Amino acid sequence: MTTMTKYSKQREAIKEYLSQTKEHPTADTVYTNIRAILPNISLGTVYRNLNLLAEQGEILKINCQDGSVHFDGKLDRHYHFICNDCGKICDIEMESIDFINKIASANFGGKIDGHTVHFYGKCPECK
Amino acid sequence: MTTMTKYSKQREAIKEYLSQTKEHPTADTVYTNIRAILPNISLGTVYRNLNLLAEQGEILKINCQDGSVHFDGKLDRHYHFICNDCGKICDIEMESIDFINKIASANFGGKIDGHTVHFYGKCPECK
DNA sequence: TCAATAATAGTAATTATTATTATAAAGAAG
DNA sequence: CTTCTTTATAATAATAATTACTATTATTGA
Repeated sequence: MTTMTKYSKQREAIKEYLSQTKEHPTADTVYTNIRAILPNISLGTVYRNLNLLAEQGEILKINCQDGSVHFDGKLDRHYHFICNDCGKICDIEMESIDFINKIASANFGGKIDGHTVHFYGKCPECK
Repeated sequence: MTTMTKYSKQREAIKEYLSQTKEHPTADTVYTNIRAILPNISLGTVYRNLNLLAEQGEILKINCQDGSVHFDGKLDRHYHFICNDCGKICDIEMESIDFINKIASANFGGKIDGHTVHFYGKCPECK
C-alpha cells in the first residue's frame, strides 16, 4: 500500500514561498522566511517537506560544488550559475544542451538518462 | 609569508592510493584503505590532506548530486557518470564540451569561467 | 461525527567535517 | 651531527547540517 500525501499548510507555504522568490535559498533560509508566516514551524518540517517536494518534482534541489544545498521553485527548463566571488546562484536562460548526453554516450557502455551542469565565474554584480 | 608545505608519508600514501585506484572513494573509504598501510593515520589527517591536494590541483574533489563527496586521483581530462541504481561513479572518456560555456554566455551578464557536469543513468553493470 | 492515517513541533541522535592541542617529524642553518 | 623553526600528526573535542523519534494535532474519507 502506497502511502498517501495529505495537505498541510506548512508544505503549501514552503511551495508558495519558493515559487514566488527569485533567490535559491538553503533549507535554513526557507525556515527563516517561512517563520514570518508560520512562527511555530519546525526546522525538521522544512527539511521533510523540501525533500518531499523535490522527490515529487515540484521543486528542484541544487547541490553546489562547495557542498551547500539550495532549493529552486522555478520549474521551467533553465540552468544555474554560481558566482565564485559572492556565492550567489543565478538563473541562466539558454537553449537546451541535452545533446551532450549523446556525446557522452558515444564511448560509454551504460545508459545515460540525464545530466546536471552548473556554470561558474563572476556574476553580473561582481564583474 | 606564504606557508611552506612539508613532506609527509601520510599525504604521499593518500596520493599514491588515489593515483593507482580506478574507484572514486569517499574520505572515509580513503581512510579505511590507507590504514592497511599506515594503521595509525587519523581521519582528520585524511580530510586535511585530501583538501590540501584538491586545492593544489593534485586530485579532484567530486560533489555528487546526492550530497556525497568523492575523490579522484586521475588528472587527465575526463567526465563523470553516476549510476542511479548502484551509486557507483564511472569515468567517461569523451571529447571536451567546454564550448557549452559559450552557449551559456550568450544571454548572461556575468563572466563564465567554467562548469561542472555529471551524467546520470545506468552503469554498464546495472544495465 | 468518528476512525484511520499522515503531518507536525519539539527534541534527540546521527553523520560528515573541521578545530584544537600536545607531540613528532621535516627541513634549514650552524 | 645537533639545534632551531616550522609544519604535520594523532587523538579528541566541537560544529554544522540533516535525519530520526515521539507524543500530539490536523486531514480526509466513511
